[in-house]
Amino acid sequence: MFEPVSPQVSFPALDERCLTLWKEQDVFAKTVARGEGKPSFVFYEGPPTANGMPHPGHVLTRVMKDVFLRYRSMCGYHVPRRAGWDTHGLPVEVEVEKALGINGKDAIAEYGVEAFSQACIDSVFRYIDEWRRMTTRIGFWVDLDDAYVTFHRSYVESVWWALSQLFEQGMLYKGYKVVWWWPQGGTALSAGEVGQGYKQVDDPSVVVRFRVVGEERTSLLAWTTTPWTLPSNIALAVDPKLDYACARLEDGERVWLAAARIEAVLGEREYEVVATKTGAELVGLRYDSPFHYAEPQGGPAHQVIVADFVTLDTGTGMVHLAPAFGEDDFRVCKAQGLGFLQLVRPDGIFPEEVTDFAGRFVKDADRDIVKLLDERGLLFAQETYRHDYPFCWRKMDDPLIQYARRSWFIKTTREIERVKANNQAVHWEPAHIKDGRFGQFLEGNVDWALSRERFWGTPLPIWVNDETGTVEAVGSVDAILEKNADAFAEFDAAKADNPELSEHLRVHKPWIDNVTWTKPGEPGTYRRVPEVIDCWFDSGCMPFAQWGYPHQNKDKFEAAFPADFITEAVDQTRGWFYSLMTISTLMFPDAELPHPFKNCFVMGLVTDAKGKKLSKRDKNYTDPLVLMDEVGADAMRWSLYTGTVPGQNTRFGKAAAEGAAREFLLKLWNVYSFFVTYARIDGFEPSADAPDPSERSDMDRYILAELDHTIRRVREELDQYRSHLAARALGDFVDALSNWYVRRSRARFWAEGDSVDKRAAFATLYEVLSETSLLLAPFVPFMAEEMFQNLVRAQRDDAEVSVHLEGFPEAREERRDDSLREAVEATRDVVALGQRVRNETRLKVRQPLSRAIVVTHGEAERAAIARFAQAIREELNVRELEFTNEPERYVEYVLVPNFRVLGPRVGRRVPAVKAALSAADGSALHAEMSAHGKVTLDVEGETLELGPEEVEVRLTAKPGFAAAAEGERVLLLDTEITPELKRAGLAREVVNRVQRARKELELAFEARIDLRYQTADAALAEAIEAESSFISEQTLAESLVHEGGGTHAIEVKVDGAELRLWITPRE
RNA sequence: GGGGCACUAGCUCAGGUGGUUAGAGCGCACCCCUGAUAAGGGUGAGGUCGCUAGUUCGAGUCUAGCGUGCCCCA
Repeated sequence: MFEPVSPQVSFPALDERCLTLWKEQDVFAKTVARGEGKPSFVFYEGPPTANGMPHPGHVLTRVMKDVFLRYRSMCGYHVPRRAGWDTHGLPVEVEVEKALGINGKDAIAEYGVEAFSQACIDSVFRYIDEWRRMTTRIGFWVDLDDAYVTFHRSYVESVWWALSQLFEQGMLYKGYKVVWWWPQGGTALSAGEVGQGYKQVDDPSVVVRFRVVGEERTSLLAWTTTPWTLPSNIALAVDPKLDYACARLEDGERVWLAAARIEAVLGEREYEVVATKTGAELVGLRYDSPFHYAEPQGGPAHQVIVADFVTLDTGTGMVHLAPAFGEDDFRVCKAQGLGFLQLVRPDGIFPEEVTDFAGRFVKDADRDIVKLLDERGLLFAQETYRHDYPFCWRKMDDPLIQYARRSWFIKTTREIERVKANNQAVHWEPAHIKDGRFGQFLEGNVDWALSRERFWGTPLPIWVNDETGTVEAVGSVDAILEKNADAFAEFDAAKADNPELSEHLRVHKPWIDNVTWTKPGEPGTYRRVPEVIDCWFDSGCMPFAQWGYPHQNKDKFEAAFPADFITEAVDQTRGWFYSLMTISTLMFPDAELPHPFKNCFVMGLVTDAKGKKLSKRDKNYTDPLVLMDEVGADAMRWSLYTGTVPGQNTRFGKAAAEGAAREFLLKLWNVYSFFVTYARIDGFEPSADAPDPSERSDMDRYILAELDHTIRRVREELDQYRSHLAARALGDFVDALSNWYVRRSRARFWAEGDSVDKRAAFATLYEVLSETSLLLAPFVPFMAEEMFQNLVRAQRDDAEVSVHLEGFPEAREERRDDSLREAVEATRDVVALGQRVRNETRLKVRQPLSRAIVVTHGEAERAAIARFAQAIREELNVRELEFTNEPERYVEYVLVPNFRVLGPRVGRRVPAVKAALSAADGSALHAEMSAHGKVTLDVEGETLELGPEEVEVRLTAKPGFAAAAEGERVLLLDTEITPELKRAGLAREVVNRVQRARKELELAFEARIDLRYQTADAALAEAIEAESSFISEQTLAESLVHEGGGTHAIEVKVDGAELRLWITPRE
C-alpha cells in the first residue's frame, strides 16, 4: 500500500525529508562506490573562492554540474566528484586589508607578513559554511570533505613542479610588463580596481616638434597628454596606410603630420603643403629626441615606426611612444626590436639623470617640462585637455600611471599553435566558443605575465645567486632540502614554538623568503625572488596539483586525466579554460588531444529578472538559501535548466522559480497524487500481475510510447550536453501525461469492480510514474526521490535505497510506437478543430450534437484518427464521429506547391507554378491527381506535369458549414439540434447546476442526495422528466421529484427559464 | 578601439542542413469541466522575426553594412 499523497505539497519540507534520507543512508558515497571498477566519467570542479557569499550565479554552475554528473552516475559510470577551493590572489588580500583596516604594501609589511598570511587563510573560508549549506541544500553532490585547496603545501609543490619544468624548458623569462601603477603605494592595481578610480581631470595637451635628423628646419609633430614621458621617448608611430603631409609655415619651418589633421592642428596658421608621403614611406625616418638625459638600452631608438593604434580622432596622426609608460607603446616597440628607457622611479619621482626635474613627482613637473620645451623652440602648441583619468580608488588624490615593471613571463607564444590544436579537439557547447571567443583569444595570445608583486599567493620557486646571478628553479620542498637540509630551520623553530602554525605556511611568505642555500665552490647565496604568481596559474594546475602530482598519487592523477567534462560560466574563457588548457598543453606534450578536458559546457551569466547584472551592492537578488526555503530546491533547479541556453545569459528571479514549480512540478505532483489516491482506494498492488501490453488500450500503449520517446530524447540531449533541450523533452512528456493520458483515463481508475482495463490503467500509470521518477532524478533529485520512495522503494524488496542508485531508464524497442504517437497528435488536433468550431458557432460543449464529420487527406490519417474516435466524441460531446465518403460536398481543395521538392526541379518558374495552381480549380486538380496520379498544368505557355510528391493538398470548408480547417484536415459539426438533443442539453445544464451546488455545499463526491425541483417552463420540465435517470446518475440523486421541499433550496436559470432546486443530502 | 554573443507576440524564450500559414509558456479575453476540484482543460486576439542592402525561384535562417543591449579585452 502506498503512503497517502496530498495534492497540497510543501516542497521545502519534501527537500528536508530527502536531505535527511541521503545523509542517513550516505547515498552520495554509495553512488560513487557503486561505480567502482566501471568506466569513469571524469569531472573537474572549477574552484570557487569562499570569501564571499554565494549568489544565484553560483547556484547555476552547481546545478549544471550536478545534472550531468548524476546522469552519468545513473548510467553506470564511476563519477568521483572532488570539490576544490581557490584560495590565493589579490581579491583575498583586498578582503583581508578591508577587515584589518589597513591598505597598501607598506601597511601589510608593517602589520607583519606572517600574521597577514594567517589572516588570509582565515579569510578564504570565511563563508565556507554558507557555501556548504547552499551546495547541500541545492542538491549538488560533490565531495566537500576531500576538497583540494590551492594554498595547501602539496598543491603548491605541484605548482612549483610545473614551474620548474617550464624553467628547465626555457619557457620562463624575465621581462617588462606595463601595469597601472600607484606610485605612492608602490603597487600595481588590478583592472577592477583601476575601473573604480576614474575621474575627470584637466591635463596639459601639447604638440611637440621632433626635429628630423639631416633636414634643416623640419620636424615631426606628435601629441601627448603626458609630457613627463617625453624624456623616455623611444619612437614615433604612424599608420602606414595614412597620408602624411609636410606643411611649410610662414616662418619657413616645415612640419610633418597626418594630412587629415592639418586643419585641426595648424588651425589659423598660413601654410603650404610642400610634400606628401604615406606613413609607410616615413618609416625609418630618424629624429632628434627632445631630451637627452640617458641613452635607451637594448635597441635603436628615435625613429618612425608603424603601429596599429594610430587614430585621427585626436592629435597629429603621429604618436609619441614611451614603452616604459604605455602598454601599447611597449608592445609595439618590443615587437620591432627598439630600445627601452625608463626615466621615472617606481615612486613616481624623476631620478638623478633627469637633471632638470630630479626629485620631483612626474605629474607635478608637467608644467615645467612644457616650459622647457617652449624655451628650446620645440613646443608647437599647447592647450588643456579634459578627460577621464584613473586614480587610486583608495586614495583618490593619487593619480595612477602606466609603468613598466620587471615581471616573469611564460613564453606561451612559443607553443600557442599546440594550444590551438588542442582547442580544436574540444567539444564546446555552444560550439561557437571554439572559434569565437576562445579561439579569438588564442589568436591574440601574448606571453603569460606570471608574477605578482604581492604577498598571498604561490611563491615563485625561483632562487637567484646574489653574487653570480645564476638562477635555479625548484619543484618541491624536498628538492630544497637536498640543497640545504636546514633550509626550513626558521619555520621549524616557529612551529615548535607554536604548534598551531599551519604546515601549509611552510611554502608561503614570509617563511619561504628566508629559505636560502649555497653551493660548494660557488660564491654567493641563493635567495628567492620576491614575487608570488598569478592565481590563475594555480587553478590551471588543478588536474595534477589536486593530487600533489608528481610527488604523490601518480595513479590517481593518471586515472583522472583528462576530464570528460567541465562547465563554468563564459567569464572563465580567458580565466580557467585558458589556464587549464595552456598549462596542460605545456606540461603534457605527449598526451592525446584534447586535454585536460574533452567537453566544455559554457554557461551564460545569471542576471536579475530585468537582465541586469547581479550585484552585491544593488542587492538585486534574493539569497539562494532564502529562496529555496520558500519555493524548494527543485523549483530553482528546474527553472535554471529550462531557462538556461548554453552561452546565453539567464534571467532569474523568484517569479521564474515559482513558474517552474507551477508549470512542471505541481503538474506532475497532481498526477502522482491522483494515482496514489485511487491506487489506495482500489487497493492496487504493484506486485500484481500487470496485463500484457497486448491487453492494454491504445491510450496505455500511447503513453508508454511517449515515455520511450522521451527517454531517447533525454539521453541524446544529455549526451550532447544540452540540458535545456532535455528539460524541454521532459516538460513535453509531463504535459502529455497529465493533459491527455490522465485526463482522458480518469474514469478507468474509478470504475467499479475488477477489469482488465482498470488493471491495465493502474499498471500503466504506475510504470510510467515510477520510471519518470528515475528519468527526472538528475534534474529534480528531491521530487524524484520522494516519488521513488513511495512508489518503488516501499513496494519492492529489490529496490535501491535511493532513486539515485538506480540505473537511468533505457529506451525499449517494444514500447516504441511512433505511428501511435502520431495518431494521438492527429487526434488532439482534431479535437482542437472541433473546439474551435464550437467556440466560433457559440455551441457550448454542454449541448450534445449528433455528429462531427472529419475530412482527411489520406487513408492512414483517417485510420489513425478513427482509433481514438471514442475520445473525440467525448471531448467534443457528439454522438457520432464520421468520415465522409463525399468530401466534395463539404470542402474545397487547394493545391499548393511542395516547394522543397519542386524548387530544385523548376527553379525560377516556382512563382508561376504557384500562381497556376491557385488559379486553377483545386477540386478538379485533386480529382485529376486521384485518378491519374499526376496533374498537368499550363505554366507560362509550357505544359508541366506535377507528381503527387510535388504538391501539397490543403482543405478548406465550403461556406455554410460549421467547420474549421487546418492543413490537410477539416472538421465539420452537424449543428442541427433535434428536440431529443435539446432535451439532453438541458439535462446537462441541470446536472451542471446541481454539481455546482454540491460543490458549494461541500458535499463529499460520493454523498447521495434527494433532488426536488420546480419549474414553470414546460420544455425544461419535459427534459428533466425524459432524462431523469441520467440526471440522477450524474448527481448521485436517489430520487428526483417534480415538487418543492427539501433542506437546501437554490434558484437557477437554465436557458432563460427559472428553475428551483432542493438538495437534501442523505445521511 | 578590438573580439564575442544576442535582438522573433505585452513579457520570457524555442525555431538542425534556406521551402512560402513562424511556435511554446506566462499574461490577457472568451469559454468548458466539477470523481485530479483553493485543481484541470480549450479557443482566441496578439508578430514588417532590430534596420538596410545583397545572394536565391524562395531568407527568421546565408552574406555585407548599420543600430541597440550584454560580456570579455584594451
